[in-house]
This record gives sequence, structure tokens and C-alpha cells, in this order.
Amino acid sequence: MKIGELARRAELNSSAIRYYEKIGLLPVAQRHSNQRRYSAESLNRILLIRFASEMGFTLPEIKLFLSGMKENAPVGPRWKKFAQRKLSEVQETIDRSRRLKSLLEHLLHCRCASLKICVERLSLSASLRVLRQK
Amino acid sequence: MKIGELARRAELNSSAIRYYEKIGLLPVAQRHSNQRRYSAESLNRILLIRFASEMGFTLPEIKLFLSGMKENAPVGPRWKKFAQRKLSEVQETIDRSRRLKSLLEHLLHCRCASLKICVERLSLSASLRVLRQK
DNA sequence: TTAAAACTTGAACCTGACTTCAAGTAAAGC
DNA sequence: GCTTTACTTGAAGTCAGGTTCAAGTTTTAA
Repeated sequence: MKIGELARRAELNSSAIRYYEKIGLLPVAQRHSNQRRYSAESLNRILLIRFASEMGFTLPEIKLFLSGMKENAPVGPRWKKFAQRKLSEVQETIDRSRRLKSLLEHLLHCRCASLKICVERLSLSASLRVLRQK
Repeated sequence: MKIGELARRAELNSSAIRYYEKIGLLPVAQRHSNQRRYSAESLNRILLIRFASEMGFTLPEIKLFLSGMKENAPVGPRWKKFAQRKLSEVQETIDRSRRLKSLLEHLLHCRCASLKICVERLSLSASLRVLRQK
């Protein structure tokens, strides 16, 4: 298939596919009359990229991830380390989001006379303490 | 205090403070010989901004938030709506992160012969289904 | 008093992940 | 054969949230 169809099927822009090729995230595609042709394999790869990227991986990270996947060997230590690091990042995101959630819920449901008073009562120092629990 | 001290105390760069003033997130500071002077009040405001921004609010959002805080009235409906929207965004982040976490944990602990086989077994369609549960 | 440190400004630059543009080539439909 | 649509390229533009630079002014310390 040509780039347009691939783009439609992967639900992203052709320009993004060309960009991925340029930065080496996708292999340089075969050409027919200088137009890129793709296989179902390519679609899978792009879907995986899209998935990872929507999950918050950066493109260099995904490149690393994919490079760890080429081998027919068991999951390597390099990849494991990467996944571990990402895992703790994700955990941090979850924790911070939870703290923000309760803060917002409090601000929404408290009975302070004004938002300003409420925020002052919560006190910045407390908020910042929350913030620092990274 | 001058901008440098404020910056040190708020733990951000002076240039950021000037930037905040420029985009109207901070009021234009009083000058002595053309140098900005700040009060403890300013420090509080900046700490609040920093807190909100590290919590994932955009600067325009924070501007809105702060504008909702000026009044000595109870929390307005505009602000409530904003907080509600932010709350559901935060919930979404938590959910997505949790799904990513279990996916990563699986990839780390499964007994597949290779990462490639494992990912194929999980199957992209399943991953994408997970992804779409927005 | 003089040198260094801190401040001022506007303009340009940075990162990440693309998109848009201009100008040209290829393919598809009638 | 002609027109529209899809593709090609490199270069430049976009967004947020600042940072860095250059060139000048003020403040502070020795």
C-alpha cells in the first residue's frame, strides 16, 4: 500500500510517517517510482509506535524499545532496565495525579467562603510539601 | 526584594519570572530605578503558580485559576466547571497510567522467549483496545 | 573608586513531534 | 488526453514554556 492508505489505516498523518522514517523510527521504505510502498508488517509497527507514543513514551524511547525487540533472544538487561525506569516514572505520575485529584476534590467540595481563603487555608507550604513527595 | 532573591526563594529562574510578567500571569512589578521589587505576597503567588504548573496545569489555565481567586466570593461556577474538567483529565491520566503500568509489568515478568513474541502474543489489537479506553 | 555581580530590554534560540509550504512528479478517473 | 488527487523533497513554521544572548544600566563589595 502507499503512504496515504497506511496513514488512513494507522490513523495518523502521512507527514508523520515520513517524519518517522527520517528520524529512523521506521526503516526506509521500498519505492516504486519513488513512492513509498508498505506492507501489513509496516502497519503493525506503526500501530505499536502510536500505542507507545500515546502511552507517553518519547520517540527516542520507542526507538530503543523497538531495537530491543528485534532480537529473537529473551528480554535483554538493557531493555529491562529501560522498562524498570519507565515503570517508576509511571508510578510517579500515578502518585502525583492522585494527590492532585484529592486537592481538586477538596477545592471543589469545601465550604470555605472563597477560593482564595480556601487556598490560603490549605496553605502553600502544605501544597508544596505535597508537591515534593516525588 | 529583587528578582534574583525572589527567584532563589521560589526556586525558578529570573527569566521565568520576567516571562510570567510578560504573559500577564504576574502583575507588572513596581520598579526602583527600573529594577523590579517584590513582596512576600509575590512569592506566594509564584509558589502557587509553580505548584499548579508542576501539577500539569498550563499557564493559561493557571491564569484562569488565579482570576477565579481574586474575588472574595464563594467559588464561582466558571471555576467549578474548570476544576471539574481538570479533575476528569487527571482521572484519565491515572487510568491510562495504570493500564500502562500493568502492561509494562507483564512485559517485564512474562516468560516469553523474546520480547517480540511477547508483544505479538499480547497483540497490537489488544494493546490498542487498552489504548482506546479513554 | 573601580570592578564584579545583578539587573534591564528585545530578539533569537531551544526541544519534541510534527505540520505546512512550494514546486515538482506520479497515478487514477473520465 | 486532461484533470484531479496523491505522492515527492527540503525548508520553514508551530506550540509551550521558557532560556540565552547582546548590549547597556544599577547595585554592591573590596
